[in-house]
Amino acid sequence: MGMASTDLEARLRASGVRPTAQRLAVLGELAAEPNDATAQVLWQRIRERGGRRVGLATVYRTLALLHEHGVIDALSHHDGERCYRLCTGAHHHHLVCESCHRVVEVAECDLDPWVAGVARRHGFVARAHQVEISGTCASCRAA
Amino acid sequence: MGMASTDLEARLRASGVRPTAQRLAVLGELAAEPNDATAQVLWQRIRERGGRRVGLATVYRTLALLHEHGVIDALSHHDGERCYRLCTGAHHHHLVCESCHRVVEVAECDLDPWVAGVARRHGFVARAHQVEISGTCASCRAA
DNA sequence: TTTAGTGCAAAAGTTTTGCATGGTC
DNA sequence: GACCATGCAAAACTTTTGCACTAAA
Repeated sequence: MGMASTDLEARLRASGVRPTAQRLAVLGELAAEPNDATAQVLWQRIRERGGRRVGLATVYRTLALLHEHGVIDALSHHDGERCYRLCTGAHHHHLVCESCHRVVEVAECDLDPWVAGVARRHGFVARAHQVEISGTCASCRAA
Repeated sequence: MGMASTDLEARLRASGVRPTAQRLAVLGELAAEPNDATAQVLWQRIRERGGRRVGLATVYRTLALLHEHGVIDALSHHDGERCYRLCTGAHHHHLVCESCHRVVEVAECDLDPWVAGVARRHGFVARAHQVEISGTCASCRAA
């Protein structure tokens, strides 16, 4: 399930981010989280895990940095907190459950022609697009 | 573009929200905003407009109340602030220029079948979706 | 040696809450 | 009068920043 720490390290290196112990701790915690997590939550988990001591400010700085370098995604916030999530490199979209905040990655995307057409009609040239679908997942609907 | 204040009043009444002067001020300000706005921004505009004095806490309370009653939508946060928008039922997406940051609203959207299908295939029931296309606009390309 | 990264504490910003007051039914 | 809504100020929280210190190239 988890990603070997050497993988994470390689991932940072490949993105031009120096893989310090603190950054690996943050990224490792994020890799262990199937959904999304906030800076505060990640910080608490790292601290509970009791390994190396990481400052809260460093967690914030690291998340911002990783996001800038495209290593992690930033999602819509639920409660006034920003959420981050480790993502696969391939183009994908997000399905977010409004009730339990579960996030599912959706690989299927045949929107490129539509996107290009919409952009052209407004004088734009599209470079990227992002879709976020919110709704309720099966288990929340059952409850 | 503005909505008559009697319309807004009726809208509140219909939703079971008592139409006080402050709530109408907040809602009126939101009706004048084509995009989305934060509590802080709305508060400042009301205060600049110089009419009735409205407390910041009231703006927050009003937005939360209106959202609960489905009168307004809460959108993803922009920078750690929550954004609200009047529900028009008119669904649109955003085209953002990466160079000049201009935002253009795109009304055309025939994505509902696609969105519903994607959601269903993952056990979700979709309620809303948001598309953001980034690229370069015509004038930036010319420059 | 030079630079980038970090911890800590303080600051900045946003949202919420407590409480007395004012307005409505 | 009973109750809901409001203003103001304080509190709670999230996030950013300044600065001295440490680790690394």
